[in-house]
Amino acid sequence: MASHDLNDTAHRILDVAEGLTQTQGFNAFSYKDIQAELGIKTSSIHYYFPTKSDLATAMVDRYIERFLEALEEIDQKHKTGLAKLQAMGRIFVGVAAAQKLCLCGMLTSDVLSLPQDGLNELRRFYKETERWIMKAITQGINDGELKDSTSLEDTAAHLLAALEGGMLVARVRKDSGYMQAVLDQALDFLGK
Amino acid sequence: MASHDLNDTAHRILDVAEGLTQTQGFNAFSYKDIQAELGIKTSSIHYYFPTKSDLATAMVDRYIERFLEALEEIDQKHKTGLAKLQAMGRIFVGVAAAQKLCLCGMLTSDVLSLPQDGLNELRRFYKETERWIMKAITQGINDGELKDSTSLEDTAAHLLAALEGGMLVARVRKDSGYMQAVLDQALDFLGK
DNA sequence: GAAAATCTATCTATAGATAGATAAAATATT
DNA sequence: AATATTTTATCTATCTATAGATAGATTTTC
Repeated sequence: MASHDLNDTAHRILDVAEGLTQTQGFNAFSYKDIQAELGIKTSSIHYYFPTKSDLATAMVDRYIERFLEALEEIDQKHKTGLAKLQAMGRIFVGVAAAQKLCLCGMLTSDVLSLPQDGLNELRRFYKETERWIMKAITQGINDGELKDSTSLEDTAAHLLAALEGGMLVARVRKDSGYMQAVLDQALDFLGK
Repeated sequence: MASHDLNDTAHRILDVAEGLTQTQGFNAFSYKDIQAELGIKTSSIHYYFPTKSDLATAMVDRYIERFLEALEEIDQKHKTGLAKLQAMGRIFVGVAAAQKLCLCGMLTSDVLSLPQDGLNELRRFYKETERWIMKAITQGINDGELKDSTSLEDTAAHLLAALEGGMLVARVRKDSGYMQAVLDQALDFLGK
């Protein structure tokens, strides 16, 4: 089910679920919490998402769709590989500033309560994002901004890991500059 | 309450709770799960840890105590800064191989369901570990193995973020070499 | 026999989920 | 165009299962 099949109410439900998941975790909120925030009964939420698994799948679907779109926009808006990586980094810095976790990062810790579909989606998220990062790094190397990499794949994996981990740690280390520092450091390693 | 005050049963309870937290998350298991694995009634578990918050605090206390001890042992067993960092990295690679998350990493995503004490403990974990990493890097620089760092603090923060994030992502990317690759890459950045 | 540890039994609250009534909107029939 | 039918959306009420927690009896240990 792609997100354009969803009506307004379904989207609003997902908005709340997404926020709650990113701040508290998937197991830490209930349909009642959504009811409280949206003024719509839990039974109506079940109408759109019969089980919580369905909710998870729809939520992560939409998130990935939007995230990948955002990466495409970055591709169009920014020219150099480094500028693209910085723009992507800014997304994560923003998430950390909101005291949130990447939705997929959070779901990755709740992974055992997800349906198999959800797991596959998460895998897709990491894979596609890493692929995008690899492309950006390659471009940066060609631009002459970034230094040659022994293993492009490992370098991309590392960058994404650092960003996901940074958001995690940032929740505890309330220090507002922390996430930016992690990002800067990671990108610095890629520079000449 | 330091972990040497705890008796055998309490330790076994914490063992199970720790395993469940690292694989499923703190909100995803119940006292009943511990009962099932340990053959001891939930009421008896409440005898040792009246509330789940108490359990969380004791669990994280013990974990940090042991982790910091492990770092001290590394300090004694290994001479160079790089060897120390590699040894620490091996701990995390082992956790990932067991399809687990760092206990503190997992609790960091469940942070809102933790008591304030627990949050402080988590903060301590990251702080102390970063401090240890800084020391090791400094030593590595003096050893001539590692290159000079602009900001020691940020470099250490980045390394820890990459490790925490790596464990997270490794759960989804079933690829068994993934975590090692992230570690190698991160350490490679520090080398000359 | 006192203290520590475990058990049985039970409570209250909440979770996710469903049945069935009802209202509102869209579509079809005359 | 007016009416009937169907579909979509929401509600009330309720179920079953499980959560964390507690009281109090019983057993084990010292």
